[in-house]
This record gives sequence, structure tokens and C-alpha cells, in this order.
Amino acid sequence: MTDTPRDLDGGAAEERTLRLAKLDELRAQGIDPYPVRFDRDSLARELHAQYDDTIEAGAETDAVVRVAGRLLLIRRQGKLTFGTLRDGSGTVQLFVSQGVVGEDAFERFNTLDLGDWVGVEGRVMKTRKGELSIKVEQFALLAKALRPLPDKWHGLSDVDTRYRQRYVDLIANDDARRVFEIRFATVRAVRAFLEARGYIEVETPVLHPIPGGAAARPFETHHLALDVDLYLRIAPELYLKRLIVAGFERVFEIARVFRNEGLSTRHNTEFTMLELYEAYADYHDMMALTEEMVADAARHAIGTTSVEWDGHHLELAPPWQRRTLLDLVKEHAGVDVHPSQPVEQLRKVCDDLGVPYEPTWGPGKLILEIYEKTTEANIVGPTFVCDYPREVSPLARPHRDDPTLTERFELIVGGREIANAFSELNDPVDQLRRFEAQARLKQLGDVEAHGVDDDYVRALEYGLPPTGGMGMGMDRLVMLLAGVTSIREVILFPHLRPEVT
RNA sequence: GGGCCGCUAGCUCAACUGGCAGAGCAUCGGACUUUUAAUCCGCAGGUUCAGGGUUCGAGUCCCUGGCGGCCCA
Repeated sequence: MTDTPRDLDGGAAEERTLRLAKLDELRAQGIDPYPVRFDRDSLARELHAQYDDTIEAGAETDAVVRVAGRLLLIRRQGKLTFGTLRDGSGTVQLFVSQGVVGEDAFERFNTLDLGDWVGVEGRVMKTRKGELSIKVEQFALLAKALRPLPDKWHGLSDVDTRYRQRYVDLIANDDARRVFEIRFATVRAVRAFLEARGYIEVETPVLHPIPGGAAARPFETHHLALDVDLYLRIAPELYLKRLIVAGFERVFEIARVFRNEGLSTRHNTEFTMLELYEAYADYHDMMALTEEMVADAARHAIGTTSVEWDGHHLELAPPWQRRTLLDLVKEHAGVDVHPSQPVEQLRKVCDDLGVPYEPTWGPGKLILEIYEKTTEANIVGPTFVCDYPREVSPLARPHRDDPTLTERFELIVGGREIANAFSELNDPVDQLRRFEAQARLKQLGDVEAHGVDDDYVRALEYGLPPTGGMGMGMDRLVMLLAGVTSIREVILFPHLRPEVT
């Protein structure tokens, strides 16, 4: 008797017991239900490409092929059984006739269960109805499935189970597979786009002694041997700019970053950020690069630059709107604000608009808050929102025409931030002052404020050339292209509370 | 953190105002050599998320907790 594996959830106990018994039966017959290998020579998609248009309904070829995959459907019809086999490329029908395989093998085929992995060998044919099929001559069970698949028509829709057991979601739901194919194609396209422009892909540390490059709460950890506290990175920015100091002129990293914040449809604890830096570029160059890159990714991942998302029709083909933040606030909130205005005046604007604020906030932070509460969600875009206040942009260069602002943009699409970019601040003295201003905020209790990174300032003292940089939430880009509004739909294994057993 | 909604068979879903917990698919048994969500006949399958309460009687009402979804902060 087979030892029963531990059953996590007690689901489908009866069926599981039956299938475990089949394992014993197979082994008793000298058949290994988990054989070491099967050599296949064809993929489902290749067979359709080669034969769909070249053979007629009812015809049979001499081509003997070997395919393998998961058995998704079985249609038993007396002495003839049809099966639907899916491999990594697509599906193909199996045609299993008792007259061809013999009584014993036919009986054995009929003990297979939905979900089993099987390998078959047979001739390519088409049924009378014109369905391309493999007329099976030999077959082997490659791996026994002990648990039943979800409903063959409705699939799996319970979101909790879909996220916790993503492997089942991906087996059962074509739409889930489609979303992740878009994700993989998007990442591939972005890499190819940047490499074609002379960017090199680099890897920088995940464990940071000083968390930096973004305003966020980090995860803390501890290095035992060195007895030092470390933080999981919240952004790769400061390391990537060190590489521009070092003389690499165009670098990018597709970086997993970690933020110790609440979970929502827009936030996952760990997510993927693209960051890129280019010497001799400014934020105008970054706008051009960003719009071209996103349009290119869209074409490669979904074949079009027109997307429907969260009730909006979005056109991603360049050029995109370029607007200043102050201008947009004037348009949406009806107020004329500027960081040169006294704090009291800006607080009054907040009061009038019903925007709450903290006493520690300066003019720049007040303006950013007004923008975020009244304007951002209403921008359909894609729009480059330009020229953020200096106070809230500690890593961006002062604006060439107005030193109270910075040369920074955020890309807003469908009311949500997708990317953030600057002409990078490369004046080490100014950078130190900005870090110190952040440190004061941290002392006042702002857990998201930037710390002082002395080594980064030292790197700037060696000279960072004029540089443009951009960071983009890859998960959010994929959401846009896939037409989904929850970040959990684009992350293979999203964070959930631990399963209770 | 707050509000609203959900959790019923392996899966997808029903169950009126509190009154015998059901269907389809999957499974199991049977028929069937051109089906393709095959079809037809039959059987079986339940800690109604957990615990407590109200009631003659709770899937349903109340309380606490768990997990999830949506919205807000």
C-alpha cells in the first residue's frame, strides 16, 4: 500500500484515494507512474501549423510523431476515445482506437484521469469533422495527477484559491495564462528596446546598509557575521547612479524591490521596478525614451498601442501630453499655487479644498498633496506631469528656469502613476543639503523620509555627468497592457496572509 | 486602520420572509468506433469558513474570530 502524502486541505479525499490506489495498481503491473523521461519530437502548435491546411478531413498521413502534455479532456465513446492534450505550445486531439492500440492498452488508456501527464506516439490524421488528431499507437503515463482539475468549463474563479494555488489557476484559466504571457513579452520587449539603444543590464545589491532612492518604509534584516542591520532595497537608484559615476554611460536594472507597506490592488509587498540612467540626457530625453519604450512594448506584447483599461480608452502611441504639475492643479482644482508662496497661504488653499495636512509640511509638500488629492486621479493620459516642487524631490536637479521646482516628471496613465524620472541631481553639495533636510523630516517622525547616504555623496564628489534617469513600475505597465486593475493579477505568486490549516 | 460584500459537494453556483441542503461539471457504475463543454441511463458525494448566541427549528438572524474581494484613508 502506498503511503499517503500529507493532505493539506482534505479536499477531494475520495477521488485522491482512488487515484492513489491506481498508483499501486500500476506498480503492481510493473508500470512506473512517474517514469524518468519521454522523448518527444513535436509540439502541438507545430503540428497545427504544418497540417491544418495541408490535409483533408478524414485523411491520415504516414507521419509518426511523439507529443507530450497534460490530458485536459477525455471523451470516451465505446471502443474509441478522444482526448485533448495540452503542451506548452497549445492543444492537440488524441484519437485512441481499440482496434489500433489493442484491447489491453485501450483499457489502460481509459484508466487515465483528467490532469495526468502523458506522452503519445502516433500518426497525424484528421477526423471526419476535420479536427487534427494523433492516431495513437503507443502511449505512456508520464506523471499521475492525484487531485482533480477545476470545472472544465467554468475553470477556477475563487480568487483566494487562484492566488494561493496559482499553478491550478494557470492550468484551468486561459485568461490567467494570457496575462502572464503579456507580462513575459513586456519584459522581453523592454530589455530588447534598451539593449538596442546601447544600455547594459546590471545587477546591484538587494541588501542595503542605508535604504534610499525612494520614499518608503523598508524591511529590516540583520547580518549575523558582520553584526550590522541591513534593509531590503526600496529602489536601486543610488547604486545605478554610482555606475554612471564609474563611467558606464547607459545602464538599467529590472529590480525586485520591497516596501513594508499595506497590500492593495495597487501595491504588492515586493514588486518589479525598471530603472534606467543615461549620461548626457535630461528629463526631456527621458520623456521621449519612455513613450517610445512603452509603445514598443505594447506592440510586442499585445500587438497594438490602443488599450481599454478601467473604463478608459488609452492611446499609447507617441507623442504623449506634457503638462506641468502647477498647470494641471490650476485646471483641476482651480487654484494658482507655487512653492514660492508662504506656507500660511498654501494651508488656506488646503483648507478651502478640504485637503488635510501636517504642520511639518513646507510649501512643496502642501502643493504635492493638493495635486494628489484633487488632480492625479483625474488625469487619463498618458500624460507626463512635469516640474515637481524641490522639497519633495530630493534626488532631482533644480529646474533650469525655476529653482523652487525640479526637472522631474511622473507618467500618469488612467489616474495612476506608472513612472517617475528626473534630470538627476549631480551637485554633491546640494545633494548633501537635501539629504540633511530629509533627515530632519525623519527626526520629526516621517518614516518614509530619506536617510543620509554619505557614500553616495562621496560618489557624486567624484563627478556624476549630466544624467537623465527613469523608474517605471513594471507590474503597473503590465496591468495596463493586460487590461487588469489588480496588481495581483500580474504577479505570479502575490503576497497573501498565511494559509490557515 | 474604516465601510460594504462574500465564504454552501473536488470545481461553478442555487436554496423566498428562519421550515426536509439542491443542480451542472468532475468522480464512480453502465451504453456507445468520428467526438470536441460529446450524448444517454444510474449511483454516490456536505463540519454550509470556525466558535458562541437567539429560536420548537439557523446555510439564512445576532456576536466574536479567520480568509478573501471592492471602496476609502
